[in-house]
Amino acid sequence: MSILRNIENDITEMMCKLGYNIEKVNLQPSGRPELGEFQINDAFSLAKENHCNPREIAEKIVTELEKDGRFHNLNIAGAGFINLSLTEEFYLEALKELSKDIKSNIDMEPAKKIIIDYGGANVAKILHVGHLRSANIGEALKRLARLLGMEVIGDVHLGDSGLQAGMVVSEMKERYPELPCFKENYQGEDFSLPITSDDLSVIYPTASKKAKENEEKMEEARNITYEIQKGHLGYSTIWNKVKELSLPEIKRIYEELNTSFDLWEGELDSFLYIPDMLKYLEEKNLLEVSEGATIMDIKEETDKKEMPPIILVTSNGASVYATTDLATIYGRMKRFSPDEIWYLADSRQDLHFEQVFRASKKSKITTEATRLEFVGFGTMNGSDGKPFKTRDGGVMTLRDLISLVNEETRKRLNPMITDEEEQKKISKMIAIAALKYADLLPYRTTDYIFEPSKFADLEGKTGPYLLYSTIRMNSLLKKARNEGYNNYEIKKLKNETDKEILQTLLNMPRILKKSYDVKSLNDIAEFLYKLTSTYNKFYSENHILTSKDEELKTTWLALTDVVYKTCLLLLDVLGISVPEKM
RNA sequence: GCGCUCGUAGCUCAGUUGGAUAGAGUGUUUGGCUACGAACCAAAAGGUCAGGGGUUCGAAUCCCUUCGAGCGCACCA
Repeated sequence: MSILRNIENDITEMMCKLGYNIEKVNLQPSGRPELGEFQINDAFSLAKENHCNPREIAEKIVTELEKDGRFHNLNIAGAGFINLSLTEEFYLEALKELSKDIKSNIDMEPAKKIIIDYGGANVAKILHVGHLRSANIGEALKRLARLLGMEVIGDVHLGDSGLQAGMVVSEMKERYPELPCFKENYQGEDFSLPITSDDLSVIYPTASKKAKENEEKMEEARNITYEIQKGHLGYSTIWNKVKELSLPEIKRIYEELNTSFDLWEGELDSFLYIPDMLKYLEEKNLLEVSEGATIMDIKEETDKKEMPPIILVTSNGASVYATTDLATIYGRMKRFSPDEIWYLADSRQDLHFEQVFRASKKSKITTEATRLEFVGFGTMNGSDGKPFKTRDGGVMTLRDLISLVNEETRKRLNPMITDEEEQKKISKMIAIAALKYADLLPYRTTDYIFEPSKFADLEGKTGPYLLYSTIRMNSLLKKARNEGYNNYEIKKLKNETDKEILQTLLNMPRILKKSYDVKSLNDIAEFLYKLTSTYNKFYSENHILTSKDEELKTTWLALTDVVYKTCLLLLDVLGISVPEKM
């Protein structure tokens, strides 16, 4: 249990003994540091409940707290704000504990099995900036959940079915009608695709545009989609080849983003379960035919808004988005029986997921206890406030964005790094840090303005700042080791910025819990900045290695070590890796 | 029409289970490298929290309303 949680539990218990009904007291960093390091505001809510004066309650609490040797500077301000500070002895003990194991500063959550569905790469397209948030947030949530004790399965859930397939195959047929797979009597003989993965970024948009402008083309795309789903040999063969062509590039980009998946499955994998699922729904009498399509009504009596039915089979017999998503849940329940499934997608898909979840619960594909959660995130907008597009109407690819930032980080590299391979590797790592941190810093649901230059910022509250600071800490620790310092005796504090660092560290478990609860990484990103910037202030105020006071020196080295390890731990949660030098 | 999200410093964003004097980064102005890595540190200036009303000890946060922005509403994903 974390140090902070431990204190909170003690105070809560004490308050219960006083006769107050409180689940858990909230010991939070003070908003008025001149009055105390921490504050408790619970006297207000207790006063409301007990119909009495908050100050009276605060006084009773403070009288009890004064008996506890860990606290000092206890005072009541205003109508009932309790302020308190922790003693130096306490901070030294805390530092000792953190020194032993950095993970003692984490409060575990009740263990669960969670599937996180993120990434969502579309195999017909190259990864673009629209995929950045799903990858970054999903990966970080996966790591955070694991840190807090969850068993997590990450699934990329590729977009490898649906109309896009029909569109692309239709376009391929128009461009290369001589390919064997398009012949009437195709028997499955092998052939090679006459295109490269780069061509895919042209073929899909072209096909999509044609289909939108031409009803015949659209109809053809629908029919081909249906044929692929039914297993048409020629169409399936070429579609699989397109998929194979695009996958290596998709995997390469995810790898660069430190994003890894336990399952590389896609919509097509759910087809295995569609017949069973439809039969299951049929048996439950949940299906009906409307305008030629097979649908399921998911309205509820309490609905105040219109709720369209979910379409499971289109009028021409094909499966759609909702079909594969529901069948995927069906399959996941059978294979993994997870406690929770989280879906990371653009908030515009809110209604779709509500429909799928309703269908899943109504049909009891999932149990009462299974929690399905749509973890929506804001869209990336251009400076005009509308979803981001490049000047030619397309979207910037992730590859281009990464190399754009990479150019900037490369210019700033330490001239001591001369090996070209090393330069390449390190500048790429810094670029990824810049990109990921900038992306995780806004609250999850915030629509943010996509400005390529914003990701290329290397100063201030940025990924490179965190890397630089962390590397500098490590560099200091190495120097200390060279001087023979290996174990750091924890003896005393200067009680200035060094204490402030410890106060910040104590707050970490609260930050992790909140991030996990709201499924946003912005608090962790902010916390990392707060921790490193406080450390940097301390670093510039004190010259650690030449300190004449040996007791301060070794305590400070221990503190540096703890901050360094905490930075590594949290950067890793965000999916950011740290080079040795930069 | 119905619904969702939102409007905070010049710019980009935090802060929204109601708490004390609304915060950060950037930009602007200024100071700090012959000591551990200056991608750093320090300081100043910068606000009608879109407007109005309400709830209460207390509102950026909750409720109502006006204005403004983005998005979604069965056979795309």
